[in-house]
Amino acid sequence: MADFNKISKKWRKLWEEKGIFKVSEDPKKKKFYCLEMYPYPSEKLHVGHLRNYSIGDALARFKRMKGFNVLYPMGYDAFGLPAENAAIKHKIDPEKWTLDNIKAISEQQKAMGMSYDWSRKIQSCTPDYYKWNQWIFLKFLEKGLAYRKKSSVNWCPGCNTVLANEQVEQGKCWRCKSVVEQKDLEQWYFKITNYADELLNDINKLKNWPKRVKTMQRNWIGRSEGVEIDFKIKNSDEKISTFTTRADTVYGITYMVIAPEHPLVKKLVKGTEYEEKINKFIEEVKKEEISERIDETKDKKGIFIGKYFINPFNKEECPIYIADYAVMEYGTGAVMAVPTHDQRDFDFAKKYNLPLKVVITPKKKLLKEDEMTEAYIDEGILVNSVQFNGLDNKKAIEKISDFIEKKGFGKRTINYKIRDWLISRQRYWGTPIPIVYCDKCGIVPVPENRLPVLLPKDVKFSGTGNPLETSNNFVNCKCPKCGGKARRETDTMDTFVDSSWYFLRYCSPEFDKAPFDKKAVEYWMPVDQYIGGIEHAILHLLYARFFTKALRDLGLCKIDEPFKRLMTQGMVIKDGAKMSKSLGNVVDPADIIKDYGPDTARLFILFAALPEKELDWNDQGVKGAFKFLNRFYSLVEDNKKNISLDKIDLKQLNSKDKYMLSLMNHLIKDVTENIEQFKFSLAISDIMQFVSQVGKYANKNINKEVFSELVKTSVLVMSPFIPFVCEELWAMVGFKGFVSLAEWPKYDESMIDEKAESSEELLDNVKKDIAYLLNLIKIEKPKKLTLFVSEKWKYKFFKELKKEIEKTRDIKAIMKAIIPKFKENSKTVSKLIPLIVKNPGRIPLVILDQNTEFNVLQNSKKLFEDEFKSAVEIVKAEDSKQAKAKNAMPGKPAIVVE
RNA sequence: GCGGGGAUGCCGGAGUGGUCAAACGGGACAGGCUUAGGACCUGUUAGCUUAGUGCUUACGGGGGUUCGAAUCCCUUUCCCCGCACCA
Repeated sequence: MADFNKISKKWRKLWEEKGIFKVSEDPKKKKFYCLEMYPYPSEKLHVGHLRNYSIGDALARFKRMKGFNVLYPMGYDAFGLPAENAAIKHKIDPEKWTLDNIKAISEQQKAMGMSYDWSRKIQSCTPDYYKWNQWIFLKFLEKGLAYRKKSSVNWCPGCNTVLANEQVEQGKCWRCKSVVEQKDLEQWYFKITNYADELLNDINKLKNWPKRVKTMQRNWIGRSEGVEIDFKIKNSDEKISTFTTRADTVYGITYMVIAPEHPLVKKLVKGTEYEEKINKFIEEVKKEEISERIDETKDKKGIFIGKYFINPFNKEECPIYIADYAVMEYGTGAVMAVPTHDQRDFDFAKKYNLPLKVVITPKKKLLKEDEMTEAYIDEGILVNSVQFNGLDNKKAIEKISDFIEKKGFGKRTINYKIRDWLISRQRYWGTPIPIVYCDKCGIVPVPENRLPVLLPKDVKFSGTGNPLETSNNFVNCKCPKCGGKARRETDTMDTFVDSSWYFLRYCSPEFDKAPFDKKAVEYWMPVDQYIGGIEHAILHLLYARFFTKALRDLGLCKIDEPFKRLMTQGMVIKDGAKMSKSLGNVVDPADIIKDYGPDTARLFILFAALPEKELDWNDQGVKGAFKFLNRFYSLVEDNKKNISLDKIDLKQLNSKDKYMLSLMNHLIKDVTENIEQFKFSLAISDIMQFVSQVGKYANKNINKEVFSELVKTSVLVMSPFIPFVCEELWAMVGFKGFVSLAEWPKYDESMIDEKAESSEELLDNVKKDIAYLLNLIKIEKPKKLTLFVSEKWKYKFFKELKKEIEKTRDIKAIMKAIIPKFKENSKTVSKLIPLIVKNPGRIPLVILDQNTEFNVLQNSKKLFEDEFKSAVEIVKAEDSKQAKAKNAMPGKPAIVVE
C-alpha cells in the first residue's frame, strides 16, 4: 500500500521550493479571487475549518487549472479575547500565544495541501496591519463616520467590555453567552446608519448570495416607512413624537405608551404626585429587563404617568402611560396606541381598562368594540375618521400622511432597526483607538504621521479592568495639539474592524503608503468567491459591506460590494449533534491525517455532503474515501507498463476504446459543470464511476494510448480534490511539471456517443445473461450460441410514431394518439415517446433498423465468440411465433445454447 | 409571532415533469481469494416474479394539475435555523 503521508510531504516540499502558488497582477490573464474567511488562531484547527479550506482549495485549484490568475490568500484574525484570557489564566504574553498558534495552524494548513499564496499572509495583530485600522479610523473621523457619544450600551460582564448590537444574541453575548447588561457609557461609534439605505438596496445586486443571508441582512437593517407625528402634552410646553407605519389608524388612538427610559418621563413627572411611583416602576423594569423583558409571552406591564396628550386630529385628550413594551431603541421610543388595530395595544388596553375605538372595519360586517376579542389587523375601510371615512385603509395611509405633512402635525420618515456600530472595547488585545484626551483641547486625534499607536508591553493582566490602563507610559502622553499633559484613549477597537477590510489588504500586503494599493485592488477586487460560516451573516458580512462603501466614498477604491459570490458552508455534525467537547464527539483532523493522509480527509469532506449542507461525520465514510484512494492509486501503479504517451490513432480504435473515450469526454463535461456549481460530491461521484470503468477496461486487451488518456484525465479532474496523490500519479505516468499547474482537460462533444454507451451496456447485459444461462445449465464449452432478437410490437410502435411525428411535435398530442393503441406496453411507450421526440437524431435510426439491438449484437458477434469460445449466431425473430418457438420474448434477446 | 430551509431506500445523501426502484458511498447478505481473520474482488440489497428492457407498491400525510409526478400547485403534520414586544 502506498504511504500517502510520505507522498504528501514530498509534494508539499516541492511546491514550497518552487513557490508555484505565488501570484501577481497580470493584466493579460483573467483574475479569480477565491477567499475563505480568515480564521481566529485558536489553539487547534477543527473539522469545520478543514471543510472551509477544502472547499476553497478545490475551487482555487480548479480555476487555476482553467487558466485564471488565482488570488488565494490566507491570514489570521489575530486580535481578540481568547489570547487575553490565556494571558490572564496562564500568564502568557498574548502576542506570543497568538503567534505560536498561527505557526501551528499554518503548519496544518500546509500539511493539508492548501494552495495559498503564503507570501501574502497577514496577521491583524501586527503594527503593519493595525496601523491602517487607526488610519482608517482617522479618515472616518474626518468624514464624520466615526464619532463619540454617551448612550445606553450593551455590557457583557463575562468579557468585561461593551458589545455592538450585532454581537448580542437573544440578550446574550455572542462569544461567551453571558447575559448582557445595559450601561450608560461614552463610546466610539461608526456611522453605519448613513449607509442603511444603500446597504439594503444593494442586497439586490448580490445575485449569487444565499437567500437566507440576504433575508437576514434585510431584517437586520429593518427599514420601515411611516410617519412621525408630534403630540402636544396638555398643560406643558413639551411634545412627544411617535413613529407609526399605520397612519390610517390615527383616529383610533386612545392612549400613548412611552419607554421607561424615555428622557421626557422624568421631566413630566417631576414634582407631581406620580414621581415616586413612576421612579419605582422604572427601577423594577430595569431590574427584570434582561431576562423577562425579552420574554414576549409575559404580560405587558405599564403605569399611568398623570399626563395627557392632545390628538391633533380630533383634539381628544388621552392618557400617557409608560410601559415595558415600548423600547427606546426603536423609532422615537414612544407609541401611539390604537388598541383596536394592534394586538399589543389591545392586550394592554384590556388589562388597564382603556377605551377602544374602531376606525377600520371589514367591508362585510361592521366591527364593534364590545364584540372584539382581538385586534383587527387586516385590511378594511375607514370609519369614525371624519373626512377619510369610506377610504380603503391602504389608500388612507397615503392620504392621511399627506394631511399630516400639510397641517404640520408631523412628517414622513423612514425608520431603521440597525443602530450605529459601537466599536470601543475595554480590552487590551486589539487596535488602540488613536485618540488623546487633553484638558485644554478636548478630543484630539493622533496625527497620521505618528501612527501606529503601538500596544504597550508593560501591562498587567489581573482579570479585572482594562489592562491598558495599567501602562503609565501608554496612558500618560502629550497632547499632539498643544503639547500639554494628556491622557490616551485606552479603549481598543472591536476586532470586527480588522476583518472589515482584510480582503483588500491581501491585494497588496506589503504596501506602506495606505491600507492598500489602489491599483492592485482595482485588479483583484471584488472577491469572486467568498466561503465561510453562516454565523457571520449579519456581523462580519454587513460590516465588510459597510467598510467597502465607506472606503469607496473616501476615494480609496471603486467597488460598491466586496463579495460577488458567497457560499456559506454547512456545519459539521457527528452522531446527530454539533461537535462539542461536552458531548465527546469531537474529531481531531490531525488524527485523520495521521491515519489516512490529508487527501483522504479532503476527499471524505468534499464527498460526504454538498458544501452548503450539514456534514455528518462518520468514520466509515472516511474509510470509504480511503479505500477509493487506494483503488485509484493502484489502478495507475499496477498498469504503469500499459502507459504510452503517443498520440491516439483514431483508426485503430475498437468499439470498447471508443466507448471509453466517450465516457471520458462525458466525464469531463459533467465534472466541469458540477464543480462550477459547487456540487463537489457529485463531481467526485462521477469520477468514482469513471475510475471503476477504467479499472474494468484495464483488465482487457487495451489500447495503451487510450488507457493513458483515460488515466491522465482521471488524474487531472481528481487533482483539485486530492492534490498530493494526483501529483504523485502525474509524475508516475511520466508527465513533466506539476499537475497543480496543468491545464484542465477540455471535452470534445463529438466524442460523446451516447449510442455507443448504451450499446455497451446492452452488450454487458447480454453477456451477463449468457454467463448466467451457461452456469444454470452447467455447460462450460457450448458449441454454438444462438441469440434471438425480437421486437415485433416495438416495430409497429415506431411505425405509428413516425406517422404521428410527421403531423406534430407536440408530445401531449402524440401521447394521446398512441398510448391507447399500446395499452399493454403503455409504460414503456410513455417512456419512449418523449425520448424519441426530443432526440430527433435517433428516429431514423431506430425506425429504419427495426431495432438497434439486433445490429449492435450483430456487430459484436466476434466479441461474443472470443468471450465464450463458441460459434455465435444472431437471429432476428421476424414475428412472435418464431420467437416463441425458440423461447424468445418480445423486446429481449433470447439465447439458445447447443 | 415573522422570516428562511427541510422531510427520499437499512444509513449518509443525489435527483426538481418522462432514459427513476432512484447516482455515489457506507452498512447488511451471498460468492471468490485466503489456513483463518483483515484487506481486496464480484454479485444481491421495496415486494412478486424471472433466462426479464416484466408486474405491483413506493420519495412525511391528504388532495389536485397531467397521457405521465419524488419532481409542479393546494392543504396538513413534523423537524431545523435566524430575528424577536419594531409601533
